[in-house]
Amino acid sequence: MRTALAVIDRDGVAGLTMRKFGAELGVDPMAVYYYLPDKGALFDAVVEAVLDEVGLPEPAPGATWQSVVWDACQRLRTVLRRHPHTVPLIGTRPVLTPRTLASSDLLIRQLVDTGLSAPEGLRILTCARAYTLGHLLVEVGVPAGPPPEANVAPAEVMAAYPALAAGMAQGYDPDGQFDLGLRALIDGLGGR
Amino acid sequence: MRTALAVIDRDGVAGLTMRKFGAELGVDPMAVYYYLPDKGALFDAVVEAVLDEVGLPEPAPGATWQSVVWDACQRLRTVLRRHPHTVPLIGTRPVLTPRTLASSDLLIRQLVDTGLSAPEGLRILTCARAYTLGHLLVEVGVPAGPPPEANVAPAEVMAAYPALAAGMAQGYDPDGQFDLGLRALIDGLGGR
DNA sequence: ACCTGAACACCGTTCAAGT
DNA sequence: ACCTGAACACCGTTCAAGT
Repeated sequence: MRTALAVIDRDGVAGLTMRKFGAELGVDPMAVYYYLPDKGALFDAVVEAVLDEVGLPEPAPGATWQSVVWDACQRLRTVLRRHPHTVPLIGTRPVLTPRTLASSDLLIRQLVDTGLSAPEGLRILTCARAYTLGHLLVEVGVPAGPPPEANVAPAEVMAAYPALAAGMAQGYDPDGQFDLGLRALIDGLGGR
Repeated sequence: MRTALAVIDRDGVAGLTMRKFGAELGVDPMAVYYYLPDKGALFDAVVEAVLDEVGLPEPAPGATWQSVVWDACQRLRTVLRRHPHTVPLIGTRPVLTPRTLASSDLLIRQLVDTGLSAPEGLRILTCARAYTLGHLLVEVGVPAGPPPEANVAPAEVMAAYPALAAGMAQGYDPDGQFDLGLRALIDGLGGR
């Protein structure tokens, strides 16, 4: 799976081919089918490898639910920025293996330890995870298929959209932008 | 593009094939290349068609920035729920055509009219859009490649993850879950 | 038990050719 | 100007066969 993930990091999801995967392993491409039923299973295995890299939250004695959620989302973001092509995969393929279930279970347990109910904890986690994945999707999202030719609108085009241009004048700081929204989301969830 | 979108709705993004697209139009598959340079351009055209369906915000005289953002996200969600397969496309392909730029520009102008600065408005929009797309991705996200075989963990498996099981006991209400997070995000952004 | 190789039904894209 | 059809270099997957 390290090999598969490396291929995706290099060539994108569409670039991970059963045939290329076999070749990369120095094996007949069809040998893969002895271990995996189909390409979906390969994707799921990659997703699990990435989630493994995210790892488990450390037990923090003085933690609040705010800090637990904040840390979990920052950890997820850090790892997914190393594997940008996998973001749509992570958001899209529900992997229900012991390791991923145990990770969610531990997070909820930590939230319950801070005083939340389990359903409250799950709802809050779901919100924060959605925001984190969505931000990553638009931030590092790699286009499906061939990329568009012009990625940035030239200045004379933007002149026709003054409000948008004024909004973009200060530049774009991905980390600051992400933190702003996560902070706001957690703050707002406090008044639940 | 209505045809292309209909094929995606029916067969998924991977199911939209240059050859099938041509056949659906009753034309030689290669005729498409007279109008579009490659498959990426076809995706971009589909994205634009979906964003057109989202349409423009109505001018609301008594609007607050909160109501403008809320309405824009709800409109986006409503349309994307009709076209679930396009969610990763929307999040991932930046389409910089006059129609989509005009739409962003109008939204920011509405936000500025409520007293925000243009950069503030853009930051808030970016947060809300990320949350909306992320929620849609995990909510309606259609797996890339063949779907996993078992989609729901059986009860006896969940017994090993009591906190998670307790969190899921009340069931999952997508609309309520989405509204909760959007409300919280907007509330939290108020303290900026 | 684990791997190979041929085969089938597909892809996106190019290019010369038709009307 | 607009469309066709053959061709090329790929895909995922099946299946019989090898060791």
